[in-house]
Amino acid sequence: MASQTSAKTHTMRALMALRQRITKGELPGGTRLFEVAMAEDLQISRTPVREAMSRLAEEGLLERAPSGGFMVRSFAYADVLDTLELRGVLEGTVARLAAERGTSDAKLREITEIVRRLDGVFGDEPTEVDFEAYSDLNSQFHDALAALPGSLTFERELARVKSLPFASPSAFLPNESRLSAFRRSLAIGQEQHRELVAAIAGREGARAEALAREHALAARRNLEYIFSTEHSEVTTVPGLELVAPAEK
Amino acid sequence: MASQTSAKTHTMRALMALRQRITKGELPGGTRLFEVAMAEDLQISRTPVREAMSRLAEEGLLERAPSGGFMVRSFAYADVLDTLELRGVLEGTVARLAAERGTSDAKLREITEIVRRLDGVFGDEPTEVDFEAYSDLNSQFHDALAALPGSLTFERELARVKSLPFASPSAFLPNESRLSAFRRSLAIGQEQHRELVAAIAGREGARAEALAREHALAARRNLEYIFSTEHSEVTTVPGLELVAPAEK
DNA sequence: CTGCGGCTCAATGTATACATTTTCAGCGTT
DNA sequence: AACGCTGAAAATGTATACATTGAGCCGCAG
Repeated sequence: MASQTSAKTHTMRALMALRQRITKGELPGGTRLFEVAMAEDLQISRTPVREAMSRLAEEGLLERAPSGGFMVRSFAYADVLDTLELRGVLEGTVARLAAERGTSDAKLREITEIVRRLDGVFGDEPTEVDFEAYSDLNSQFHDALAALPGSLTFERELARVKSLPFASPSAFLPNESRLSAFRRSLAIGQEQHRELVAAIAGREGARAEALAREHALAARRNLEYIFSTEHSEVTTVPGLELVAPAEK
Repeated sequence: MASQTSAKTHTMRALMALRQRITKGELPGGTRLFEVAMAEDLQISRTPVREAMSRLAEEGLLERAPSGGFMVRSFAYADVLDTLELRGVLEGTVARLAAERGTSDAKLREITEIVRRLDGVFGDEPTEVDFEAYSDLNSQFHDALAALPGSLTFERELARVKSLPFASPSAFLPNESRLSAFRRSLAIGQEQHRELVAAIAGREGARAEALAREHALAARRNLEYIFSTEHSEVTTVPGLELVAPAEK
């Protein structure tokens, strides 16, 4: 079959199919999702559809309708800003906690190694940047940061927030086409990574918190740029298509 | 029937029954919950049981087992501390946002009115405090605070955190029996309420954030007191019985 | 004794029929 | 025209039978 996304259970296939349709913006915010229709569409029964919707509600992409059933959660421009703010606040907190409570040498070495490898993606030529490697290592950095204070509570909350497609740490990285123009942004981000790790290692809690917040703010600047100047670029940012267009 | 908790659907009854058992500590953290057993126990079919478990996973009281099914989430002492820290950070953020972005006069008047009514629970005699009214108005204050910046994103996150029984703003309020000893604590809390509203109205973002964090810290102090000195009091704090006892 | 293989049972995954609730169009009344 | 009633269609809630998976047990062979 063509669109066989391949997964073990029907629930998983329904989950992935639905998530993709939502993040691609095919289902506008507020759309009521009907189990029967979805089940027929996916050629499965209502049971796994229901299960998939329930998991998407946990992820925050759907919300339960008061009278039962689910509807697509609508994200306005302001909601995206707030979600990025939220990520900044949470990352700031884990940075502060790691500095205040201390962290294991192993974890500190791990995140330092990630920063070192991020240095490697910048080639000698100004235009040489391994974009894919940067994106991947950047995600690793943010995951390692979340794990630094050893608090499952915060690690879990951050994972939840980052699971929203536009709140992923790599969501607003410049795409390959305009990469040279953004090389400087990446370099600044990398500098912030370095200082953040230094602040944590030096037990400077307030500085670590401020740096992590500022670092997350870069995403907001890119978002504002895209929406104000290069609105056509919206489609190049993963998951930004589900943002309600009218409300700007 | 005796334990008819009264709710419209079987799902809701199962939800409430399960939630109660978990928060009362009858099901230790890590306990695997089997659909069949639970269904037989509640005299209903597997379907509403499954639905109820799914909702409890959203609430954060259950987690999905890797191989399918659910288990009771285990909360160690450190997890409770972190959750209170999380509430403080989030309340600090909504306070700062309300100060930075401003808020509507109506909302400001509403929260001011709640503070005014909180003043009323302190009688003329030192021992006169209407505990129940304080607890109720205190919850209202924290709900109003969460709504101040008009950010559904943050309001939602805070509601999620506060739904954990031990993270509710009123969870660690002194119980009636030792109320006179804690009258001063309540008065200090009320003073913080007042200053917090003043900081927000005066657009002092940093001060508002710091005050809200400090205010949430009172819960941590009470938690530490209970676990270190008055461990027998654990049963008097709603939802504290589900905290794993061994790990202190 | 130890390790491997398959058997068995229990648990979750799935489909489906039926029950209940919600919704809303249609219609009558005021 | 606005309101509310009503009944039928559609959607979710529920029970249950069956399918599939996976973990543990048992016995056999080395």
